[in-house]
Amino acid sequence: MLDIVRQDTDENPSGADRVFTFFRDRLLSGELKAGDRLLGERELALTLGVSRPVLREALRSLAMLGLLDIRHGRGAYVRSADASVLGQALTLCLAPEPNILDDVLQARIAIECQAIRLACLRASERDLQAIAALLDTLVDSLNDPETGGGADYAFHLAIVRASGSSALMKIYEAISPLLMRSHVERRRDTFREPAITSGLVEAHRQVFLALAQRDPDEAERRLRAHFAIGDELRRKNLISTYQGQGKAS
Amino acid sequence: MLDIVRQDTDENPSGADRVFTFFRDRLLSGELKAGDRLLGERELALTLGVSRPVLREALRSLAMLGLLDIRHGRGAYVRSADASVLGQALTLCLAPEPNILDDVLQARIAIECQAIRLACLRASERDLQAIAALLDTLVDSLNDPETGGGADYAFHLAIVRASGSSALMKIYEAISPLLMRSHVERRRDTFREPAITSGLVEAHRQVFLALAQRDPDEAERRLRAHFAIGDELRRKNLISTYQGQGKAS
DNA sequence: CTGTCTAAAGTGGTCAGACCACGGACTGAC
DNA sequence: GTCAGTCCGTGGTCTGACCACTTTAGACAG
Repeated sequence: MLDIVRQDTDENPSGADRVFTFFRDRLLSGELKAGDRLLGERELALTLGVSRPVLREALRSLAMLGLLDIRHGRGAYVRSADASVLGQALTLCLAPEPNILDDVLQARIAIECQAIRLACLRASERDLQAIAALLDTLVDSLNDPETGGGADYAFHLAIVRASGSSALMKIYEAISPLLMRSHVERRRDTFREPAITSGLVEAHRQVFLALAQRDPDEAERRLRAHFAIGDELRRKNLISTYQGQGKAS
Repeated sequence: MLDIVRQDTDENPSGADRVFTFFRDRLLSGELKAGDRLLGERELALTLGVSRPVLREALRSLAMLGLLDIRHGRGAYVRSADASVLGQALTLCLAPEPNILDDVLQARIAIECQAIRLACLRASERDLQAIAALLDTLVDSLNDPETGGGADYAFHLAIVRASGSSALMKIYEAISPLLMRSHVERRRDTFREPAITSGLVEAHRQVFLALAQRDPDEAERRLRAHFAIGDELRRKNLISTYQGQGKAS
């Protein structure tokens, strides 16, 4: 006997679902491009055979995904999805997890290590010069945690960019806002400690040299060593935090 | 003279935006949990002080992000965001790029190499036994591309799981549907070539041995060697494809 | 002719009320 | 106890009206 299974809601898509799919497909195929302006809601609803509130449901969903920019009084414009939608999705996925930042750091290490390997093979001379300039900026801003943190991030971002991989770049950009604080805070914690600062600078320099020599294994090794310095700092911070508590009690 | 700047729309959030934020914040904070059922639309709209279509705009947006499951006649239920929303976001981000699959493979390599390093440090004995069993399954299904492809994927997924990193796991799960075809197709291309098949099996075995010996550098090296076999296959396929065309013309 | 101001038109944002479609619970008949 | 029908609560959709913002066109003054 044939089992009568419940119809999945996808078999009878709602009006809003149909409109959403209509636009998403055209966005994915490139038929609709960033900057394109959609017809007005009233005309569009008529054309697509739905009521205006139903159309608005679909358009609002697309807007929340960063695919449309809806402007009051002006119209709805197509946007290209950027890394922020990916970052939002990642935040939503990881929200229930404890120690998100430490875990996201693992993803950052993963992306950067693969990126620097690819960069050793693919980076142009211009890429290398840009990264060298950012290394200089990093050195020049040792006494300014905000600028230094920004230069630190830019140095790493330029390496990922030099990989020539959009996937790696998008994921990195999605992750970075979550981790941006750590760049700046580490600078705040360390910029008055010359031994640590020079160690960090030297680590960055070694990373760049291995990249410039286009040695993937060495570049990854140096990059991992650079991250290990951060691990050491976090451990020392934990120790001093708990010793501080011991004294208080 | 004070320049009169245009008010950003974020300063005057629309009703739907406010409702969306209301729910997203409660989902992120854990105040709303998977399985929770929302009040009915009419009551909810009254409670939040918006009309029903406005509420529906917000709820629909949350549903499209995978955060709600709206059931006709039954109500709206909270879902926890899973990797599919991340995968959708990634697809949207990368849609304009050429050679998406090759590029996403780089992200896969990045994730797996970091994951296996972590797994060397963190995997339980149970993890290792599960991975060993999946290696056996992989070996046993050499003559069946579908099962073999699935076993291949499961082997790799178990390694990522053994890393104990949610971020790596979520990204890997987001990426995998895009790459699932390559697991199965490679099996189709190779399962009748014993030299290649035994090479693949040996590569997987070496990966597992390094992991069981908890040697992060060796495990990563073996894993990269395993991926290099895939590179070689893809290159040979390209050569034979173009040689085939040469004969036709 | 040019610049300014105002009104109208076009656009999105919202509301209220009515009706349709689905799912589940309850009741009555067999 | 089972089955069918009805009712209720829920989501899905539509229509029409009105509000808020932006742009355009026309009138008027210098």
